[in-house]
Amino acid sequence: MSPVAAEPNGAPPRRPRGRPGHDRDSVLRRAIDLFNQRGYDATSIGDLAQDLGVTKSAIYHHVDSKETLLSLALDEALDGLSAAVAGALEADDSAYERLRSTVEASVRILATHLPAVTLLLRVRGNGPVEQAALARRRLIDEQLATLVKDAVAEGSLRSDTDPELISRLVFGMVNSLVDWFHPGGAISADELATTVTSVLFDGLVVRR
Amino acid sequence: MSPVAAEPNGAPPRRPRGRPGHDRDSVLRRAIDLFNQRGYDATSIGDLAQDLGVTKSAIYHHVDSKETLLSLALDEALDGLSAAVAGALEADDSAYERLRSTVEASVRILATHLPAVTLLLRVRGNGPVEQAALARRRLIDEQLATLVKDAVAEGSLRSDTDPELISRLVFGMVNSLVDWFHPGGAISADELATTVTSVLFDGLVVRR
DNA sequence: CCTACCGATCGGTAGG
DNA sequence: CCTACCGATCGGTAGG
Repeated sequence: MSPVAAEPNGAPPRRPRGRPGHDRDSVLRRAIDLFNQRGYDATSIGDLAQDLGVTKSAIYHHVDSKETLLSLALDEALDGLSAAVAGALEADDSAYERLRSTVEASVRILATHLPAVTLLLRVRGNGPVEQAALARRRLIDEQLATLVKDAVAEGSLRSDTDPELISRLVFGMVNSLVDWFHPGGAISADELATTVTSVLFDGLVVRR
Repeated sequence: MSPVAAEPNGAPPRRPRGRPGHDRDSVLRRAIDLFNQRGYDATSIGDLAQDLGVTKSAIYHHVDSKETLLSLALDEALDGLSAAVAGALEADDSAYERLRSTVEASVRILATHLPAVTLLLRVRGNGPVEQAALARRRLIDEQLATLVKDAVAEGSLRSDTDPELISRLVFGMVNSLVDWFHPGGAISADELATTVTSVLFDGLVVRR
């Protein structure tokens, strides 16, 4: 017999006790937004509580430290980017095509997880949580650099420039999207992904 | 007669009174570095004082607020970038060539005033000083967008992509340099400027 | 017995 | 350039 008392079977889960309130994820979403607006250090739990219309203590009901919020956000971004890169890497294709789809997939992740990725890209390594995130990010960057190197070796990309530098420039352009892109604006995530990829690989200049 | 007491004529300026200590500019340089390392809000005047080996009050001898340090730094970056753009804009040349030299000049300013430009690019608009800097930055961005638009209209750049978007991508790549470039490292500011410009305008891909 | 939350306050530290 | 402080606010926790 169920330990839960009589409930009409199949009924949607109700909120039996307590206030309507927030859950862990909605607290996290607001926290990420505030961290991005004012910076992590400049955002107090009190600010977050005020924004959500609850007390500070209510925040600590959902999450046990401010750093946990940061950690959850950075993991979201890193998990998304890792998956995107891993997916594009394992394709049975030329290095050029794998690089091209990695760029496109990265832009998509960046656009769909924009707040979390924005936070990740602003992390400077203060404290253990940020340092762990930077370490994971470095691993991804190394995979990207290797992919670029393969594309150069294959003869697809110009060989007069250090592959490491090319990689930094390419993903520098990709990452700069967080500074202005707004989902739901004039340009969609799909358009953005294909346009950025084309500008990088098909070029900017009209050739005669 | 000079108010300063007897000093052998032609001697290099000595430090007549007080401790050896720092001057306003050396305080500013350290402040910019710390702001970039930990973030402006996370850096206290106490941190800066400790780093310089003086007390907090000693800082306030050279500058009358933490915001003043921020303001001086942001003006340095904005003055440099404005001058670079203005110089390249007034050349009697095609829009394409003016854009190309603007990109190159921007990279040079970014490399030579790296700490100040880094700080500028991380400003989020908290407080009046940051908002004023963002306003000045927007003016520069508008000049850049106009220049890209002219180059598209002239037929030099691809016309299937919004000039505004092209401008954001181009200067997104340029600005991303602050995330990894270190003066005095393996690559010089000159090399960086020509390589970034070439990657953007000559393309990444080997064409047959 | 649970989820969701409150009013008040802790020991320390911020910019000035 | 220092000692001695201020008003306020920080992240986090108590009992209910």
